[in-house]
Amino acid sequence: MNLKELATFLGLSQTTVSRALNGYPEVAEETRKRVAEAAQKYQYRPNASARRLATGLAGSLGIVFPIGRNLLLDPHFIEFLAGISERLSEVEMDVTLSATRGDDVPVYRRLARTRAVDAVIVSGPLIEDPRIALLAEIGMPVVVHGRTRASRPYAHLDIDNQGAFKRATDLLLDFGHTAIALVNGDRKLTFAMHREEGWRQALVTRGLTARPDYAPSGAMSEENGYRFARQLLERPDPPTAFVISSVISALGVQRALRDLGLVAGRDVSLVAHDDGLPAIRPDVMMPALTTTYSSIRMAGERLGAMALDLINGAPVETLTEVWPVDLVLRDSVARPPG
Amino acid sequence: MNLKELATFLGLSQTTVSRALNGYPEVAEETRKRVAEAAQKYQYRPNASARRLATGLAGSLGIVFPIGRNLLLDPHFIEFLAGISERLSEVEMDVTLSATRGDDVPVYRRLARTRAVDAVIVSGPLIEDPRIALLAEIGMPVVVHGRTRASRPYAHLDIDNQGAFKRATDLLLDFGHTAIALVNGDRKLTFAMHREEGWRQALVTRGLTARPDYAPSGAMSEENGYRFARQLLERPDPPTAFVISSVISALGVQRALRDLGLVAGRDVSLVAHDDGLPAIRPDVMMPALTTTYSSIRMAGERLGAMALDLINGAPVETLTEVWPVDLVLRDSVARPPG
DNA sequence: CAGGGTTTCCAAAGCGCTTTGGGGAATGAT
DNA sequence: ATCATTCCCCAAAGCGCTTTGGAAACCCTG
Repeated sequence: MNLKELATFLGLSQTTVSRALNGYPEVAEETRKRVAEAAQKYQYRPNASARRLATGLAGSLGIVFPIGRNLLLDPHFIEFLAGISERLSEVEMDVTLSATRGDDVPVYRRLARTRAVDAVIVSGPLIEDPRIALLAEIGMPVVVHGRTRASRPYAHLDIDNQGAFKRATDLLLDFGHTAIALVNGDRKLTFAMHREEGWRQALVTRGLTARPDYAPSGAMSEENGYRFARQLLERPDPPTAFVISSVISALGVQRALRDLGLVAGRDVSLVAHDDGLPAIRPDVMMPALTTTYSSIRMAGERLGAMALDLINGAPVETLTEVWPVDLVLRDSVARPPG
Repeated sequence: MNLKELATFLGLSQTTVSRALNGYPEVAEETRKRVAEAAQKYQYRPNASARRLATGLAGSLGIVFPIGRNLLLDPHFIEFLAGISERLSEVEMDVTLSATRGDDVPVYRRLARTRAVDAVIVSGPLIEDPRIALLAEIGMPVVVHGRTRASRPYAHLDIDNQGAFKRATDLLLDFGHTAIALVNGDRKLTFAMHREEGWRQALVTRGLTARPDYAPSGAMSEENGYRFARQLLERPDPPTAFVISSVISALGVQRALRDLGLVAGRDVSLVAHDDGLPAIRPDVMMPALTTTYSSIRMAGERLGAMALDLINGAPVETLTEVWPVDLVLRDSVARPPG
C-alpha cells in the first residue's frame, strides 16, 4: 500500500493524505481522522527512500568506525551506540554504521556526497583530530563525543575528565597516599590527556611531582591493566594507589595485585572510571570498586538528541556540554599501609 | 554536482552517463572513459536516496538490537558488527542499527514497510524465536547468526557449538577429570542449548551423568562467571574442571579460583570458548587459557556476504553454513589433583 | 547499394513521496 | 445580494536517479 493507493482508496488527493499524516494544518480535522484510520488499518507507512529523496533528509545518523584503530574501547562503544540509537528510535531515525579498515576520510566523503546521513557523530576524538576539519570542509554536520583542538566552534558533549581524575586523585591524597599511579588510555586521545592533566594537577597542587613513569598509557584493555600494574608494582618504589581509566583495565590491575599477593582496598587503593557498562559492574567486584562515574549510554542518548537539534538548525554554539562526573565511594580505597 | 549537471557538462544524456558509471554494456568504451574521468574530477557521487528510490534497494542491512535483553554479550556484538560492516563497506553498503527498548516486532515491521533495509541479520536466536516467523511473514529477507527452530528453511551461519563443547569436555575427560562443570550462557539461547548438549553428550558417552546442577546458565558476564564458579567450588563435591561459554565469564571463574586459593591449570582445569575478542585474549592470561576458538568477527563478515547473496536472489537453501570450531591447547588444563 | 544487425546514444517514464501554487466552496462582512 | 476571507482540498512539479523503448549511425553481407 503506497500513498497513491491510499489516496484513491480514500477518494482524496495524495497531497491531502500526505498532509493529514504529517500534521499540516490545512486539512479538516475530520478528514485527518479518516486518513489516520485508513493508514492504520492498511498499515500504510511511507517509503523511506521516497521520503528521503523528497525531503532531502536521510533520516539517519552516521557513525564510522575504523576497524583497526581504537576498537579496543569496544564495550564502551556499543553501550554508547545503544544510547544514540535509543534516542533516534523515538523519531524513527536510525544509525548508519560504516566500518573502515584504515582511512576513514573516504568514508566520510562518501557519506557526505551521497547524502546517506544527515549528520555524523565522532567519538574518541584525538587531541589533534583531522576529522573535525574535514567534516566542516565537506559541510557535514557533526557532533563530537569529547573535545579536540579546533579552529571553529563545534558541537560536542564531553564529560569533565580532568575534574573527575583530579577528584579521584585528591581522594587518594586525602587518604594519605603519595605514590599514586595513573593507568591511562591512549595518550593521543583527548580524554586521556584531560585525565592525566587532572591527575597531575592534583599532585602538583599538593607539592608532589607527577612522574611520567607513573602514568603508563595504552588501550584500555584488561591486559594492559595487568601489564601496567605489574610493571609498576614490581619497581623498587611501587605506588600505593592507582587511578585507572576504565573498569576493564581495573580488572587487569586487580589480577596483577592478586598475582603479587596484594589485596585491593588494603595494600593498594584503587579508583577507576566507570562508564556504566552493564557487563562489568564495579559494585559487585571484590572489593567493591570506588569509581568516577558517568554513564556512556546517557551520553549517547544526549548526543543523539543534539544531533537532531543540529539537523533542525540549532546553532552550533548552543550545542556544547561538559558534564560533571560523580565520585562513588566504595571499598577499594583505604589508607596506605604502614 | 548531480547526474543532470554532469550529463549536460559532458554533452551526454543522463541515461548514458548513468550507464557508463554503472558498467552497462551499451556505451562505447571511449565514452565510458570520458565519463569516468569527469565523474572523478568533479567528485560526482550518485545521491543515495535517489538511487534507492529508483532501484528499490535500500543499500543497507538492518540489525535491530533490543536494549534491555541480552545486551550483556556486548563485546561480542560489536566485534560481530565490525565483521558485517567491513564486508558491506566493500560494496558501499552500510548497517542500519535500530535500537528498541522492549518489543522489537514493531521495529522490524517499520523496517520492512518503509523499505529502509534490504535484509536483516538476526543474532542470538532463541531456541523458539518468533522473529524468524515474523520476518518470513512480512517478507523481509533474513540471515540468522545461529540456529533456531523453524518450519521452513532459513539462511543461517552457525558454528558447531555442540561439537566444540563435546571436544572440550572430551579433552577434560581424557585428562582424567570426571567432575566437569559447564558455565553456560542463557539457556533460552540456541547456542547455549547446543553447548550443553555437547557437554552432556561427552559425559554420557563415558558413562557419567550430566548433572543439571553442574551446568549453571545465565548472561555471559564476568560477574556470573564468578558467582557460578564460586557456588560450584564451595559445594562439598566441587568440580575439578570447567567448560566455560565465554572468555569473559572465564575471567570471573579465574577470580573465584584466586579467592579460594586455587590455581587454574593445577588445582582446577579450564576450557573456555573464545570468540576472538581483541580486548580479552586467552593467550596472554595467566595461565594461558585453553579454548575452543571461532572468530565472531569472521562470522560477521561471512554473514554480510551471505546477506548480499540473499538480496541478489540466491536461494535460501544454499545459504546455510555450520563452521567447525578449533580447540586450542594452552596451559589451563592439567590432570586433576590427587 | 539494399537490407539486416550492431553499436551507441537519447527522450521520457517511472520510483513514491513532499510541496508549491492555485481554486472552489463555505463563511462572514457590508 | 455582493465581495472578501477563510477553509479544504487538488493538480502538478519536483527530488535525482534507473530503465524502458526507441532511433540514429554504423557495419557488414550478398
